[in-house]
Amino acid sequence: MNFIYTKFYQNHRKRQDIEKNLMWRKAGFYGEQNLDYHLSHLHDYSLTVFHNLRLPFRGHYFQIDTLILSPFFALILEVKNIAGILRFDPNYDQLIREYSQKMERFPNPLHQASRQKHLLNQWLQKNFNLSIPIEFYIVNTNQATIIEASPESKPIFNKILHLESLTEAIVLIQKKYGRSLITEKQLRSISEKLVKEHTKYFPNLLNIYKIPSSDIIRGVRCTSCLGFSMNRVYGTWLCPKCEAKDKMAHTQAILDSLFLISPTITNKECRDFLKINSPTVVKNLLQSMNLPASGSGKYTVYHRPPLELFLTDRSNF
DNA sequence: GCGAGGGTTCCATTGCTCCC
DNA sequence: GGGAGCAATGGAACCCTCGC
Repeated sequence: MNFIYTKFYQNHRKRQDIEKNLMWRKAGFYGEQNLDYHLSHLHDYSLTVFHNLRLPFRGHYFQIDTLILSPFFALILEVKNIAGILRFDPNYDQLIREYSQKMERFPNPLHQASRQKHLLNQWLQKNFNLSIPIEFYIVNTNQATIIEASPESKPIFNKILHLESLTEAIVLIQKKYGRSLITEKQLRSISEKLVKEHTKYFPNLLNIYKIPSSDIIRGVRCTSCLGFSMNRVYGTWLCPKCEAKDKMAHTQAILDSLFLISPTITNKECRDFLKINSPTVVKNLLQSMNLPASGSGKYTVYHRPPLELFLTDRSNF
């Protein structure tokens, strides 16, 4: 996710928004890593854990942070890594976060998890014609967070856990649903279907932030002085400012274009983006990256590679 | 300094669109 | 329909870098 952070001018009007969003995503990522660590201590091989599932259903998608599947039940975990004091306001059905003397409002995560439960249930019925008990929890992975709930919001409180309580909660659910409802074979079929239907989300970041593609800095960035003026000199990239060399400096720039501007790139578009005149040099660079390509001759188009080849991804099933 | 490997340059070819 | 123009690729020759 770091690439978007680097491609806008320091004083760009959207920079603050993007940095804030990046912080949220990082917090979420670290929270899920923390969750993984706790789940790894369960040592229960009847449980199958899925991360960041995104499933199509009736023309839309629904997303589940973590899904734990067993022959006895399914458990949805909505993972939050929010620092500060969290207050649940049942009157206005919202979550208030107090942090650094600032108040911030969030949508009620219980509604989100409850909706996921409903959709997962429908998905199971549609694909396998079966119904299993589905539980859900909101798991807060930030140890320093204080959760406050008034007496009337006790039902909400029961659905929110600190990470340390998660394994205990899972053991309680296992005891609650002691009877196996689906066979090992059915469980395997469901797991395979989940993996098959999982669709990665590639947001169009420029559309989301309403940034024209002309605002993206062109050129190849020097990894030493961070300038965008590296020149191609006999198989390597040379920075005219600090004289640093980097054979692979173009890779990040091409990926930036594929992930920020368009999922495809032509030889000409790549020349414009890298500020190179030679179509042959660009052809060699694009081919050396083993990017998926379609068309031939003048209509050769290079495509965005699978994200997992370049980023650490948690969606390993 | 030499040689191997790999990158660049140049040119021919291909395939498509546009215009007459 | 045919020629001109354009954009991209492939291949050959040349050139540069790097390791020994």
